[in-house]
Amino acid sequence: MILGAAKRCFARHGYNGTTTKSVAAAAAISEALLFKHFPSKAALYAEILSDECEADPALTELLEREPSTATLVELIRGMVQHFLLIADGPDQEEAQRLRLMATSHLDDGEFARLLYAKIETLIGPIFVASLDRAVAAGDARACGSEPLNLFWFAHHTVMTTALTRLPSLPCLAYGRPNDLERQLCEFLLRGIGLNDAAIASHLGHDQAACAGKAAIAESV
Amino acid sequence: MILGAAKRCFARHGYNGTTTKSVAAAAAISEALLFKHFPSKAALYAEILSDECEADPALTELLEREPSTATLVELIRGMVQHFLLIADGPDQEEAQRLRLMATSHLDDGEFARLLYAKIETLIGPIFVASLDRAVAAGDARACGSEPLNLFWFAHHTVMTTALTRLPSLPCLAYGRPNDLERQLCEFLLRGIGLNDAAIASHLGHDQAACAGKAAIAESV
DNA sequence: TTCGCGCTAGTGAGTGCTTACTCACTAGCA
DNA sequence: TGCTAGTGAGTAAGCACTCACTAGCGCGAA
Repeated sequence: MILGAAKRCFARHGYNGTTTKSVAAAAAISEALLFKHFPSKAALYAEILSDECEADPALTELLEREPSTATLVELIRGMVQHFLLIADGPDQEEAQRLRLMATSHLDDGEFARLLYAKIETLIGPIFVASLDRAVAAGDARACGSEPLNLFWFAHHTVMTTALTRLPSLPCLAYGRPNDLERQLCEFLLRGIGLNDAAIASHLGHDQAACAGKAAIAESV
Repeated sequence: MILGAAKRCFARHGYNGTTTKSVAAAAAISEALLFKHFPSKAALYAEILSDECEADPALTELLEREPSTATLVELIRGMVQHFLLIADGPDQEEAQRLRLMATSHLDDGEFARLLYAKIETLIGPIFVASLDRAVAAGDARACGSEPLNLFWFAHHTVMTTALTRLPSLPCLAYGRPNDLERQLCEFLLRGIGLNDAAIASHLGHDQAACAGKAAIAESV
């Protein structure tokens, strides 16, 4: 409860922009009680960050569904859908997680290092394996790039694109036709090295699922 | 002088993390004098942001060298080199500009909107034109994506990759072989839709220039 | 049932420090 | 003399954090 309120505050205003008074007010308790639960503002922030790092649903969701056999397309589309759904979805609290991650990167280099190491450890091998499999199947060409770099390029693109979609940061329209998800997927998959044919066949034949998810996001 | 010092402070600590006292100290003047020059801290910040938005060297540099005839490869490699050189280069003040842009995006949505609109207006048409030319020349296939979206995907990737290269935010090694620049360029160009052959011919034949620039950055 | 007891959850009213910002004042120059 | 550049010493508000204190609950003893 307190953690949730604090998370919202920190996400919206950053560490220095958040006051303990405002956190207490958001959690509907007194400031004194806040300091009974957490020894300091910094400790509260640290707990939120480690919590955030621990329970990133993007990670867990991706890892839960048959991680080691996921295809490259599934993996990338999973990432894209997840982040865009968060940003565009109606759950503001969830959406603020993106901002929290972004602000904390800039507030606290140590946290960023931790989070990135975790992401790389958990998803990196899966990505590399799926890329290997795609190359072996002739779906992708082995370009001379470090596979992990390709992963990070993709991650950066998805993350930042999602960030600019937040209602609190509405700086891009991305053109009118709202198939941003497909365009982003294709951009990433092409960049990674997947063949046009493979992209079309894998991404095309379940376009319906894509559209369905988007519709859900819009209708809620 | 004052603006430079203030810019450095805001970049490093964000708006709320920066005190007028620290700005005054960095500019080697008294706090009182600071308030003779600028009516308030917020006004100082606003002036810095508009200044920053006005004089973005990434923009001006790109626009200065024969803008309307730049090829897609030149444009993308210009962006990549520019941002990576800033981030990896020895000029910390310059490097902090990246952080300033990133923090201000999160501090102030209005600034972000302004900056993004400006970037889109200035570089967007050039990008679209060069993409059109590449398609016409058979170097790129017209994929069903909004050209401006492709531009923004590329911009996001470059920007965030450069951010994670800052010494103050050293969370990624990007593998050992330090040809990140080439890998990033290829990723983006493939993503945008350029053919492998075109990439190889355009990017390959002046690899020397690339290596030269990187060497300069390292040697300084 | 009633009492006292310890314990947790909770608070209002502070404390000392920092913040953005002001003001009365001086130095030096045309 | 007037004017600009500059300052030390404030001020009121806001900050993280503390402290003395209360309310209420479970529980064993009388």
